Amino acid sequence: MARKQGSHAETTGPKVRDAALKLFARHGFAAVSMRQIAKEVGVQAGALYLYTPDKQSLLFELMREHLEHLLTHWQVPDGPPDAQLEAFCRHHIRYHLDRPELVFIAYMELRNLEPDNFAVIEGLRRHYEDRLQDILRRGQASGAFAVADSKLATMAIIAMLTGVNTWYREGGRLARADVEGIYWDMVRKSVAA
Amino acid sequence: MARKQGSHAETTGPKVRDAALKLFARHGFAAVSMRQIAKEVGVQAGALYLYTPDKQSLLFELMREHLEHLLTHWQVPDGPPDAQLEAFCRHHIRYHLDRPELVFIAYMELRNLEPDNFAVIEGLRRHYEDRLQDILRRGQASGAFAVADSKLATMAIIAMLTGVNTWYREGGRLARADVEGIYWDMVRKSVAA
DNA sequence: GGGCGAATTGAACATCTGTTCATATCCCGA
DNA sequence: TCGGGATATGAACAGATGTTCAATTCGCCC
Repeated sequence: MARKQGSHAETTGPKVRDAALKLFARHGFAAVSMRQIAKEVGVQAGALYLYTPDKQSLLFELMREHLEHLLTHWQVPDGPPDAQLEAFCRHHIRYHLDRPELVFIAYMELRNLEPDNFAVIEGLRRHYEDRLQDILRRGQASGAFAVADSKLATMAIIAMLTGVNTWYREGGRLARADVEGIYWDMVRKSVAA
Repeated sequence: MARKQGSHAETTGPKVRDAALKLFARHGFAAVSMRQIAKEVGVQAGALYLYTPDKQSLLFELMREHLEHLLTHWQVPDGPPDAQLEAFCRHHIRYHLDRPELVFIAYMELRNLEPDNFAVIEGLRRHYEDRLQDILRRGQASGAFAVADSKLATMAIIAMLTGVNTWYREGGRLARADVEGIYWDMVRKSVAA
């Protein structure tokens, strides 16, 4: 056996990525073998190495793409701090509910990154956190917010918002718009002057 | 070789537990081998099976002990809902900052539990969440809190509080008492009427 | 001090791990 | 139609995996 009928890098490549995403999210990076990924793709394990230099890169690229897209896809709008904070919260929830697997991996698999890769991902994450912290600081300065410690508040808000992924299920009791509104309301009050 | 000098089940047993706790927290359940645990204990891999039936039980027992102790160690005090909520928040943060490794494992390794074990752990976790939800519902009923959805608020608050473990480092900028106070302040405001 | 149970070793088991590579087949342009 | 590059196979590698068990030594009670 050798090349298969209808095989193309443009179709197999994304399949590899998607299989890794799905399996890493479900079972964890360390618990998934290259042979399992290959099986999900419908290919032998050796073929995966046409699309990734190694297993570690498969994980790293998923996380890097996710965070870079998160940073590119949304920028802090001009306006008063409370409007900025609302935009941040609503976007964060929407974005995270749209990509539960990527979010899960980016959070859970940090310790499986090799040191150099970890530094890159940490840097990107920090960029994102800084955006929220800047909003909080501006609101603090203008008197719109009462925040005892802007760094702590940043971590608290992000943890709270990201937590939506642990319980939200499509077709459940609450629609996405409801969730967005309720979370924003809690955040708004928690930093209110 | 056979039995070692000074060997006793009462000393080796806890060592096995502690080694598993430390290594699972640091590298993840799936990434840690029985031989690594044995090395940490200072023993051969075979000896571990005097103290645990298998690797899975090592994980399960850590999580079960943790959650059962969490439930036993603290009960909702009598009093008005806002006092109850404050007690919950302060205790949650204190308890979690005291046991970062157990907390980390209990949260990160859920997917590595076999179905039966998962059900047990999920049940215990649900008990804990219900305590908070009951407090919120009582406050909702008495008009002390303004909460759009008590279940959602429960998840949001727990996510926010548990998040403290992701960034807090001993000897850092903030003392534990400060952290406790700031978090409680944010929670208090977020559910305020 | 003799003997018995408790505690541990170390080898063995079958299977899985990530990764490489010679080989084979397919696709597609000339 | 043919040739060369793209895409895949499947065997092979050396080592790691969880778990079992006979053999061995230690601690301690009588």
